[in-house]
Amino acid sequence: LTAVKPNATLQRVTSASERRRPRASKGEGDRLRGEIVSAAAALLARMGSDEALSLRSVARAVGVSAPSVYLHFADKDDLLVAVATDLFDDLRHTLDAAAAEAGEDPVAAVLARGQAYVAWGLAHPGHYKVLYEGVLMRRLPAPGLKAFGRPALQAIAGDLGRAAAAGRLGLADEPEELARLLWQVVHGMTSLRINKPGIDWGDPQTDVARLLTRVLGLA
Amino acid sequence: LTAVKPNATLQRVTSASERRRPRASKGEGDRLRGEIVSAAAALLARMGSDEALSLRSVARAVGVSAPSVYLHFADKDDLLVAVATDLFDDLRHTLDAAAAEAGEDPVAAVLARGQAYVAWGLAHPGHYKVLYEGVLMRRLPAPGLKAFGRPALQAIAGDLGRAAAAGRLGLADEPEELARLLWQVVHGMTSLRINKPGIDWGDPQTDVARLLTRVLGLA
DNA sequence: ACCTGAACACCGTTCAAGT
DNA sequence: ACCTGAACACCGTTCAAGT
Repeated sequence: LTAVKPNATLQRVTSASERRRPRASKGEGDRLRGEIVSAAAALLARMGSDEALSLRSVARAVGVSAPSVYLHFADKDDLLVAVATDLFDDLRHTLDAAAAEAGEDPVAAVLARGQAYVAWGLAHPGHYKVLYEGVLMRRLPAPGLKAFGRPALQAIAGDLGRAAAAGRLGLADEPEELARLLWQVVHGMTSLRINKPGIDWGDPQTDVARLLTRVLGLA
Repeated sequence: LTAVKPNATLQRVTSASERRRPRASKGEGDRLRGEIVSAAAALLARMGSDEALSLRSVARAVGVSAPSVYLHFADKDDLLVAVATDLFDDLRHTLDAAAAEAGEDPVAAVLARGQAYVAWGLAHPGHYKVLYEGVLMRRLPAPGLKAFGRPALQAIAGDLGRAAAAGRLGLADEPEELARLLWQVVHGMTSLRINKPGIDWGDPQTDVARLLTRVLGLA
């Protein structure tokens, strides 16, 4: 009978119709914390806005009272930071995996990171908006920057440095400066496609290849 | 005595300490509407988010009861659309003026539009976020697109077509496609500088010039 | 014709209290 | 140790009522 509704555990987290969850015993506090974070992440994916997410709806989805959230998080911002940290981790691992799969060539690695970045954003538009356009990120001491931004920029700058040393770039720009330019380009592609879906933007992979080769001065 | 407080009318619109405004007589309904729109615009500039703006705070700023807003707007979304329309108008006029000042040369006109776009966004970050990252714009039948996006893209595509006919571009891309690429680039520059202010992005005008010349294949 | 007070269901957060 | 009900000040929106 339970097999009639597949993916029941996932539904339990996200469904607002869930009413109660059984009282936890002593050591189970951390399990509730995890359930709150993943329920918040699921709701944020749908809403695409940290402001639209209500702490009470997260509590309802988990099947717990609203004040229970405060047992694990200082306030709503604190919960959002926890979710954002997980999301930045996922994005970083995705980019690193794409670069590793691209092999030894530094130019191929940079292109692979650009492709993976845009693909992640378009696959998770709500999460992308929370990380890059949410109110939280402007108010806080940039937790995502230390956790994601700096290493991501340095990885690309490192590849670009090697590419320049091998005479692969047609330009004399600093690698760090080029990395920032590339980030702005792929962010523009991703953000505008998410926020203005009414326009026929064309294939994102094609645009990444076109823009990055031109900005880097590649043959 | 009145000269002691300069710009008093503007303060009256934006200050939350204003309590009451005198009752309007018969024909003055439209004046209230205008005051509501400009008060909302002033608050949006500070908040940078359509969700964060509360209709009740707009009413307080104008010195009127919350239900009075409904005499002129169907709901909060309707008010936001009115504000966004004004902002898109302002942006469009700014870009047209910049292109006109650049003179006859189509390449110079495109560069001037790009420079003006980024400059407007960085000068009005809160308004830029409302127009390009707000929840409203994804939910509605894209009012900003017909009012701003299409003509703006066509103006740039027209200039690019003339530039291509004169042999000024180093690439064979369609003008419309190039215009969309440029929009994504300048949006990325603007949005990332607004949302990630902790990074040293460098001079925006320099970056616009660098990116546009490379993407267009200019000498 | 123009505007408001009171009410409803929501929200984030706190705090005393229950198991 | 883990969790909740009730309360507070906010919010968008409605509606009957006042000038």
